[in-house]
Amino acid sequence: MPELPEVETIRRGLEKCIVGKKITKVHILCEKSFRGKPELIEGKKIIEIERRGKALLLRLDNKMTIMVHLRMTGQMIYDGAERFAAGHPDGEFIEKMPGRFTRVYADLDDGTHLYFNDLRKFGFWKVMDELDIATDDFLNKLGPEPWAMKPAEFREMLMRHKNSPVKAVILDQHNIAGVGNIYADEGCFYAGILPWRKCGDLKKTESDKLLEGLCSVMQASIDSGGSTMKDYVRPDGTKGNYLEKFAQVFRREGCECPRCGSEILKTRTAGRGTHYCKGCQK
DNA sequence: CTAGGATCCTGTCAGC
DNA sequence: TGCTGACAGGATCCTA
Repeated sequence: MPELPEVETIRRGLEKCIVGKKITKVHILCEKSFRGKPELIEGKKIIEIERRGKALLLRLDNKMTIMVHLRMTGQMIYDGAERFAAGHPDGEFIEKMPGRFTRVYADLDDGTHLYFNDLRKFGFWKVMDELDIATDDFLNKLGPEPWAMKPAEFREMLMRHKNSPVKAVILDQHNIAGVGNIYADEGCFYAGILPWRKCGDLKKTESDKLLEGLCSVMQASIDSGGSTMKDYVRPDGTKGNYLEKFAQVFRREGCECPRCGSEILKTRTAGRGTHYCKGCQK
């Protein structure tokens, strides 16, 4: 469920507590959740944590990388002097590690642990060498980070998909990195655009506003520690508060639009639940 | 090439 | 209470 801001929040949190530590042992509780050879990362030190789109890259001192993708329900939990949880704020999940949904975990050389929980098993850890990274389809075909895009470039991208719904296009990681269901809806709301409009119909002012909206909405979320609702908790264990504080339409069906007072509605677009204001999105 | 739908999994919740 | 189907903050694979 984590989208770019949540993954970035996890990256920042983990950076503070696992960089410089050595992975002494990897425990694989679900084969599906771990790709590659665990022995290639055991005994190796974590030297850097990067993020590309919604993927986390743990760089090791032997030039190997662990790519972590949380997909829908993945969580990273660091259990040390302080406990870090990035996921289901379920009491039981926070309390005992490994827990019911722990799929993979690593022992670190200072006696602390890094856990990967993932209810639906869509996420994974993947051990990659330099060649794997250089040839990886997901990484290579990933679109630019939103703030790296210029308005003209964003518009050209939209116009390459002029017959597709705006929401489907911004959700596609090949076009722009990191946008997920929350921020797609919030970005469209910000820009006053109905999510199912065809990209080709957008005026220049609208596409500009959409990019501006995606950037500002995601930046605000990063600044507030990521969103939460049900499944996301910040690395320090506290819940992010983006949805409570800033979400205007996401999971707010039936509420009044904060901008025009009309009702927020929910429908389906691009195969996903889609929230919008019937009054001020055109 | 694009576009839409099924699919991977497991749990929760609404509606009989 | 118990069952059933819909749905879930993602991405890929398959088909047309």
